[in-house]
Amino acid sequence: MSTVRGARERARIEVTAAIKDEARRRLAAEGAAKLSLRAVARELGMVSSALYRYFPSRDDLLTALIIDAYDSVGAAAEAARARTVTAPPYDSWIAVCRAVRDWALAHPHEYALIYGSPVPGYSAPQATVGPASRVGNAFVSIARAAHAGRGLALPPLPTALRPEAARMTADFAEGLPPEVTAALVAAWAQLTGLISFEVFGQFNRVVEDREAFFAHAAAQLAHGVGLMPSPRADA
Amino acid sequence: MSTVRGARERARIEVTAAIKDEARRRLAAEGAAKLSLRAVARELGMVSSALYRYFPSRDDLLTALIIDAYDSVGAAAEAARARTVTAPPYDSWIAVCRAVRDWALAHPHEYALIYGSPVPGYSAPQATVGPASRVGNAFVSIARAAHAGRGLALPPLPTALRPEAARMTADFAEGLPPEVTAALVAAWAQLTGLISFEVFGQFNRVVEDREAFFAHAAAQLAHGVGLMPSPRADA
DNA sequence: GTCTATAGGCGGATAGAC
DNA sequence: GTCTATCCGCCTATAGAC
Repeated sequence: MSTVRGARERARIEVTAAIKDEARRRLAAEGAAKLSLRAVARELGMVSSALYRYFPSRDDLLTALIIDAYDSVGAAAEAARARTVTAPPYDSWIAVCRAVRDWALAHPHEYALIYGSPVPGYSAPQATVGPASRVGNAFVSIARAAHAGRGLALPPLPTALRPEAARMTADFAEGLPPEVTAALVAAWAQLTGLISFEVFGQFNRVVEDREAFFAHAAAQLAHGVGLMPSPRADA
Repeated sequence: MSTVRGARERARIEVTAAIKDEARRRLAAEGAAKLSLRAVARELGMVSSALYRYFPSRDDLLTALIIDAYDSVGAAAEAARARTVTAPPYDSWIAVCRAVRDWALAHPHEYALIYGSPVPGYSAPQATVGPASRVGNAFVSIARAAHAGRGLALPPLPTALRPEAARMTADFAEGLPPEVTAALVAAWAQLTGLISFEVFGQFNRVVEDREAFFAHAAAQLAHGVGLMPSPRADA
């Protein structure tokens, strides 16, 4: 009997995965706003009502896709960070930036789902906030390492931003200098600006050599958080 | 008879404006992907087939909204630039950044339409590229003024980016040093990253004092393109 | 320019049989 | 868990009368 239940659970997991895979294809074809359980079911050769046994509503399916996307880009960022823990923080920074960009270019529709326009009428539940913070935490990890090493030299904050920077530091970057926390959050937002322009087509007829451009921009972002390249870098 | 035609043309212009206004309300409620001529017609007390006399298809209506949005944010940026042509370039930079942000916060759905995820199945026609470049041109104007004045001191570009930066300069920033052109494009993408995080809700539970944070980030962006604040600035 | 009517689709969600 | 059947809504687009 435990075998039976085991088989049932395995089947459920497989069908759930198949539904999400097909839903990701629908996401690419029609966008998140038009994601429909019916279309997924049709493509899968099922009947729409059967899907309600796996996802109680369209929004629950969307939530699952959003969490998967955050976990996917988060894992890519964490892997890049892990590969470079012993490298100079500057190199680790560049590696994580590239990992996020590479993930976005490989999964443009999932990127749009989490960093593009919000889906009208959908409000993300609490369950997404953990996965959503993984990429940011990778950057915090780099800043901590740099701070523990030769340090991060950044100009003092304007007085107006000091209380807010202190609060942010206490909330998710305990131990970092507040000006580093503020610079980190800004750099993270700016990085997605660069990636969004590339993924969403805003660079069409503007930037052709995206590789060279991104490399330079990521280096500038590193500079903005106080990270300096190793001496033997390209001029 | 010219009076009759004049009256007809006036009526046509008024109805067209009413359709676009209602469409913008639908955009806010349902998003661009679900914008429908029928819903607009219903809300206006018309019948859907009547709208086809004004916009031959749903995509043509969308194109009109996109062009209006680019023109609207472009006009806001140009006005901020015009107000500050005689001010130090650094101050003008901050003013234009704020103008774009203020516009985005006042028109979040139009902002999403032009800088958010692309609408699946829709491809923007050539007619949008002129209006789309107005904001960028305001930034180029500031850089030109600074370059003509005490200059913009930026480190040399990595060799890999030099040909691309030269091409970009020739295409839309003739006369600027190539490293300034590259920095300008990057800053523009990064600015929309900051604004998107705020408008799209990515700063929820992360950044509370958005005003102070944006002021600091815009100043950092100015620094990134080589603009320095006037001596009497806040530390 | 606006109307009715129509063709030929799409969707979410549920009830009840098997 | 999957099926059929069903309710009730939505959409683009066109034809043809007025």
